[in-house]
Amino acid sequence: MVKSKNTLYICFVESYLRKIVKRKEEKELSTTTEEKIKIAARLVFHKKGYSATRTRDIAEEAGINLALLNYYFRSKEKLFDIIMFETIFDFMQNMARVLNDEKSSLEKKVELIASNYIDLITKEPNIPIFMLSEIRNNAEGLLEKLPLKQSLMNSAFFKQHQKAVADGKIIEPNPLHFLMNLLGLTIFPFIGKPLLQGIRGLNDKQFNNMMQERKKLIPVWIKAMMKAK
Amino acid sequence: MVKSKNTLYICFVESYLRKIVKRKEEKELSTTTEEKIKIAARLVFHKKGYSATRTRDIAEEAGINLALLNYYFRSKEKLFDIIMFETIFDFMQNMARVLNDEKSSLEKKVELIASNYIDLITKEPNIPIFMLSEIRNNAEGLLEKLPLKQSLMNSAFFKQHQKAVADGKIIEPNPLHFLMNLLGLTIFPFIGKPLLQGIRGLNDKQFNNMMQERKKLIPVWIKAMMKAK
DNA sequence: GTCTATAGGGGGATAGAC
DNA sequence: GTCTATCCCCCTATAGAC
Repeated sequence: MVKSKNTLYICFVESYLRKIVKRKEEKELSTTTEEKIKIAARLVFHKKGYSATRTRDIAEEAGINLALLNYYFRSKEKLFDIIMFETIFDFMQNMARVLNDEKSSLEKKVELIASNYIDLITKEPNIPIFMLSEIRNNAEGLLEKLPLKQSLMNSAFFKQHQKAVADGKIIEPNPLHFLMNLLGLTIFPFIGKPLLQGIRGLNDKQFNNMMQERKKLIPVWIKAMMKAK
Repeated sequence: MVKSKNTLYICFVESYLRKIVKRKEEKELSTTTEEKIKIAARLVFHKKGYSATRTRDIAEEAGINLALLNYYFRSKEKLFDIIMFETIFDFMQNMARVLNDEKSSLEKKVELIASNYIDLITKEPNIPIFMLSEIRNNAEGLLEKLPLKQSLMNSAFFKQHQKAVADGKIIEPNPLHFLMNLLGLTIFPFIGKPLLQGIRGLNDKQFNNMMQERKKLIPVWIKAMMKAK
């Protein structure tokens, strides 16, 4: 019972293969073997995490021979590190791009973060849990390597927040509460989805509709929260 | 690099052992072997998840022989299922108890959920990611088994929410948005902790202080959000 | 109930043919 | 570059002594 969720997995694989076939038909794609392995690895690692993933799963998913995985990437661990780095980097870069923009207002930033992440995670719903559980397990150091940290710490977002506090437009002075709130409202529903679906019957379509609603709701809510005392 | 976080792990084990020793000294405790294994299993499974946990880790943590684990629990999987069930059950029961209470107001429920979960997760910070990633991996069916689902669906919380909407006290009519917001504001900071610590240097003590602040802030924020449009 | 020793199998990695 | 066959370690589980 614990390790087998085959039906779900097969379903997932099939839908993925359909996509590949489709893209090939459209002649958009003639992926190299190396790219095929990376795409498959990303998929499987994101879904199962490092330990539960077998290199055989990745090979099968990629439609290649197991030996090729080691030929291109030396080891499971090296392949994982690449996927992990790219995943975190993409995720953080998106945030950094928005938060560093001097031109956009704080309100606009909230809108963009909510909207971007809801779209991104709707497409790849496994990313948050994958990232956060694997960071905890084995890649604490990886975050330090990202060049994004410095730019985020001194980002336009923090300056704008500070100014808004000084102007009395925001009550709570700690900008981390602001970020926790924004990310919590945006990302948590995806992470807690099985729990929430357990509490109230809720199918995937209804869930996705709610997430789309939240793109507009979150900015309104954040605005109200920040003035509350 | 990926699999070794030994220093952190050893530190964790040591602090745990100190607690055990202390409790023994205080004569509060003469745990049976079975209980010792369960306590250790809970600790290790919560920290590493099912796949990354070796039965040897659990045996070592419990200070017992590896064979005893199988003697008492037949298999790693059976032991895991017990821990998983108890973890989810405790977590959900806490919520159910609060949400089902006919006597407490909606405001009081928000206060209690925030306060209870912040205390609970501060004590056992691995619970949220453990639960949510293992549910995703292999225990989707487990949620269905919990008798709590029915009682939650018809809980006082949902009735009170409906009434508040009818009275115009709450704008957003979907109670799941309300729950997502409450749980997101309460639980997400713990899950996103490494990320948030990456964005701004923040030590554990500062983090815990922020969480204590949030016990009071979340009810205020929720109140403001629900009236916003 | 608790231990030692070991069976048995799974999974990462590689040798070597093509 | 790609495949087949295989090595070998590690981990779960059990047999059997005490």
